[in-house]
Amino acid sequence: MPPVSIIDLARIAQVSPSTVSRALQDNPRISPERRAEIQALAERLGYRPSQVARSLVTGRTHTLGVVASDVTDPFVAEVLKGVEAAAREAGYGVLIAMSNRNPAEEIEAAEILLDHQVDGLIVISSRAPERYARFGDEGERVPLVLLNNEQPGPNIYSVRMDNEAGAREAVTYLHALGHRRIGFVAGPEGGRSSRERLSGYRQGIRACGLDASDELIRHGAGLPEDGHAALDAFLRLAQPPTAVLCYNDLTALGLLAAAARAGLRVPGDLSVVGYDNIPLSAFAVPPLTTVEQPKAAMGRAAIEVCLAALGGEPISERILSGQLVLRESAGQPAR
Amino acid sequence: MPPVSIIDLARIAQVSPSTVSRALQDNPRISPERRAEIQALAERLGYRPSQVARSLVTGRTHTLGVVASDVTDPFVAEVLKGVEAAAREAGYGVLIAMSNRNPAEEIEAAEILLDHQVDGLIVISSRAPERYARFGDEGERVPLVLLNNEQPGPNIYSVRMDNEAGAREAVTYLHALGHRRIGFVAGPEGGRSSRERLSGYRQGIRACGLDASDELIRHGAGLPEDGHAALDAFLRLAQPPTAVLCYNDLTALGLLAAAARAGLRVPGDLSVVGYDNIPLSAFAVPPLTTVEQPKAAMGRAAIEVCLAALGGEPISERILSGQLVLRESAGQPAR
DNA sequence: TTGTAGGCGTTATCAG
DNA sequence: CTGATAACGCCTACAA
Repeated sequence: MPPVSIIDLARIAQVSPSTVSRALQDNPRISPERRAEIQALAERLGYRPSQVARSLVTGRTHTLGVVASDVTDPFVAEVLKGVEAAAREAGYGVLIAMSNRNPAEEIEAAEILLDHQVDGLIVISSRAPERYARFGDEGERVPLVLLNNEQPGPNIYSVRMDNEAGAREAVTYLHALGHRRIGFVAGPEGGRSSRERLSGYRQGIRACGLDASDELIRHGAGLPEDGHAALDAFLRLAQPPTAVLCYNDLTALGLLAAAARAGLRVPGDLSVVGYDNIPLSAFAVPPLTTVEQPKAAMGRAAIEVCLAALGGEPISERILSGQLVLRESAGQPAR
Repeated sequence: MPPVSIIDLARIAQVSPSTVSRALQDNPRISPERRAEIQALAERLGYRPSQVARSLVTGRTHTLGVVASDVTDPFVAEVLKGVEAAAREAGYGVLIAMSNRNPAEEIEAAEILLDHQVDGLIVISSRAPERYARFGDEGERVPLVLLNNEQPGPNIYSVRMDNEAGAREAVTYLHALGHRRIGFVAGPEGGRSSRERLSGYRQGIRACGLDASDELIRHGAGLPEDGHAALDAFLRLAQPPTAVLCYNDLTALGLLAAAARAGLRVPGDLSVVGYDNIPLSAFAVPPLTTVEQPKAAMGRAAIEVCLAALGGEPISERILSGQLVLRESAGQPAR
């Protein structure tokens, strides 16, 4: 049998469909008894409003879209978790699409979500922010919030981290520990956070008056294998770094594994610092010193900003900051 | 300005809305020229069909719901990735909701998704399969596919793994390596896969004629901290195990960290085997020997099963199997 | 081949 | 406070 509709209820309760509609949405223009009566009836018959029909008339689906590079990345997963929790609390569903770290797919994903009529779009770590320029001023009517990126434009918002400060702090910390040659393994070229962390690293190096030669900088894609490869490269240097800051924990974990394989003791022979503080970092061998990012909070913030825009009271921008969490992968250099 | 609708196109093209509708969906009952003309017009004006309106009449949203315990779990993330990819290829969107490993929230999540009118529901590692019994025979009309679990009922399908075989094989392998006391760290009590793996472990122990005392079995929730705690407990035993099989890689990674902290060499002093083969396991110290699960394939299979049901040609059930991947965390016992 | 009309389930406007 | 009535955007018999 088909689902029970508002019309069925109306017929049974001997009232008009509009009365039922009002009763169901606690509209004040209805008598308390009727309302109670109808709500009870609806409950009894297991009435479930058709979101689709509702959306058609209200123009809102109560669904938010999230495009993420890859849920398989622990950082992304944590952010998504925050997004989902906050969205649910606000009565929104979350439609998700992955870009597989690929700009073209990212746009495709966004379009798909838009086609599903999401009320707002959240893009985690976009690789192609410029592509969204047409939002607002031209085509799209939904608010867009860029997480870990930004792009000027009406109806485009962002929540970001102070990546430069984080990387700078990490370098300063290593310097204080006594390190003089500090390497950096950068992340994906297209990513803004990678750029910013690299920049923060450079600032730190300069501020501490350390060796800023480019041979201490390697590039990767933010995956464990990149950390692995980077260590190999570093070890081929005439004078390898005594400490390495990584774009993210995944890279750092890979580097840690490579160090173990190479027989290096961490932190004795090499100090390693990550970025993100993903859950597994606390259980690395040795536990990873890293720059915490309030991942779930970022996700929640994205929802807040999005809903604020939807509610007509846009929040210009939100910037959160992380902080170094000290564990055991970084220490004084052996000599 | 409001989005362009089928009616706008009709007005501009000087034809009726139905003609436009037909042209857009390649209906044969229309002249080729008209079709081309209208399609070009639609393209030019950037027409995007309203999924909502379409859904209202067709009764399908082209959206599938996924309830997952926690995207933050690497296993779940990998499965979700497969689900998303397959869904997208089939033209479906994916709405996600998390249960936070909590049966009550799981049901709530499922209801939310259903309220959003998903065409099908996929539940990853359900903790409350019985609760879905009412599906099909009573209330819900959407197909439900249980991943890593099962529940009899019309319109309920499942894709599963042969967990018993996997655990058995792992035990057999450890036995062949020379281990005689093999421990097991079980997963969440409510989970079916945990039950099955425990059962497989017991079968293996029995088949190899090994010590089957309960002190070799610990319980956890499938998180790193559980592995950590389990090792502590094992070490307090008069005769600790020389090898430990874990419910999943997360647990194994935690156990590995605890072993390192305790000064145990792996695999010399202790062999460790995980389950799932999450990406980071290859970069553990030492690299983790584990039972692979075809995670993305499981996700894809879930979509296949779901779409098949939707298409009226239900696939009864799909069972995949994993296989041991040998790395360095398991080896011969020192003595 | 094309057009007309009805309906999908709700909400909203406007009278009573 | 309540009831018609008209959208919302699209699909689909049924007519022409």
